[in-house]
Amino acid sequence: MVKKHSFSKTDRLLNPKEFSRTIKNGKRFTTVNYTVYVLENSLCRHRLGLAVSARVANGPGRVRLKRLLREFFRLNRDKLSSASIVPSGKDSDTQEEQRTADIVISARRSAGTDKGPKRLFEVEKELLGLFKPGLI
RNA sequence: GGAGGUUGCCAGGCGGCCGCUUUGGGUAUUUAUUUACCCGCAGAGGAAAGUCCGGACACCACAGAGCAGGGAGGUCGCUAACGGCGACCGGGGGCGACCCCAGGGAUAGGACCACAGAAAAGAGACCGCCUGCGCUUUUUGCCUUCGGGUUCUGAAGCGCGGGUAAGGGUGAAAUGGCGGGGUAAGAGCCCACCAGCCUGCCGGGUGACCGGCAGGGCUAGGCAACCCCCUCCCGAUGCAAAGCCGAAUAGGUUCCGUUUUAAGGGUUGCUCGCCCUUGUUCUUCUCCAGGGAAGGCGGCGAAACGGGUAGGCUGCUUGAGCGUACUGGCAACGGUACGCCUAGAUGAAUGGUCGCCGCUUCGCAACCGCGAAGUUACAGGAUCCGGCUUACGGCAGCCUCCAGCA
RNA sequence: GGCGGCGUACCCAAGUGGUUAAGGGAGCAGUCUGCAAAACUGCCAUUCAGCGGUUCGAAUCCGCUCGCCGCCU
Repeated sequence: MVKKHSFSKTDRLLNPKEFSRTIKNGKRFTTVNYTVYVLENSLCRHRLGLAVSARVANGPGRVRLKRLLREFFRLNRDKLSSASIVPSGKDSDTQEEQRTADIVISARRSAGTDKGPKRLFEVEKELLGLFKPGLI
């Protein structure tokens, strides 16, 4: 049996090529604290990449931000439904199979300041609001 | 109670659930220690930081010595080593507890010391003071034949010399201070005392140095975080070091097969073709004047080999290690015995959430207690150690000064 | 991770122990002009990234910190 909420290396973007491809060709969404890039893949699983620049915060701050974002991805992966990733409202709703994507979440400057998240529910509040309107 | 000084310690704890990394075992799976799951063990710091020093380790270079270059700098010790640490000496700061010092040499030599000032470093010089000579003026004398005269006396000025370093608005810094004698004027020129320097001797200390006695002559500015001298130390590069394995594509070498003129330019929308240039106008044999055969060159295809890229593995964590007891030493630190194993990640692991306890603040209360909020500062290993420096929250012990009460 | 370099006005910068820290551009004010441009004149650094030390004296020499940039792949 496969654990429901596991998060191993196969669920991550691991080399610079994958990152730059997603950022260059993917669709982009922005919120107050993050910029999210999404690109469809054919792997039957979502993959996550995190980009937190040294300008955002110091060492512990960056690591904590990544941990929060990773935790968000791990616990809410099933809620990131396939349809949310479809670029526009084309008539492709006949497909039944799950569509998956590579997702890069890049932290913006404000994430390191007081506006940034301190608890997990703050991240969920901001990013789930982003993915659900994508259903349309 | 307030203000300080110094030394040491902590970096919230426990549990449930969901996850991450290493590793041991098990089950399943696989060509493969490949992947998945289950159980267990372990999982950031005092600064992990800055990369400022010192080592270990790796590789390259290297006979020895010297030069160049870089660094250290009171003494004695500790240490693998150090620019670190300890004790002591000397100097400085503070009422004090205590703190700070790149703290060798300025008679080995060179450079520099702006402005101001007479002068800024071996030199005596400007003003001044004193004095000799000459001249001029003048005064008092003196002489007088009463018109005057001027060797001589005093004063002033000018010129040419001599003596002197007392004094001279300066300056960061000016050749010691005060008193007396002395002199034409002055001067350590002489004397007493004080301060400093040098030399010798005696005593104490491993030593830096300290104390005492005697003598000397006033010659003696600062600056070596300027060059320099003296003593001591240093080969270079750094885990992206270094070693091993090694895909695809292109290229290299060898070999086999096959094919047989090659390169560049022009013409054209493009291809073929044609034309031009360069090179081969390859060697041998044969028939014959153009071909054929073999070899060479070149092209194509296949195989092998080596270099080597992406990538992977090793290096990679047991170490100048930690704890306890005894012990040597004022201490830094060392010795002996016993016990322990304590991160190895790589788009980079230690998290999330809930509960309880602890702590802080606020409110109610003002004895117990109840409620709310927060759980904080600096900050995340990247080959590993020893230091230094910087950032920063809290607690405790000891000590100093001030104030108040008894 | 390791190894180097640089910080002077809003911008580019000279200055390598000694009066009040050159110069150019931009900006501001003025002269000129009907108005502009150009030209000319004037102003603009209480201190050289910050702190400490050496020195009579530091942008300059020394040490520490902060910030920025580059190289090794």
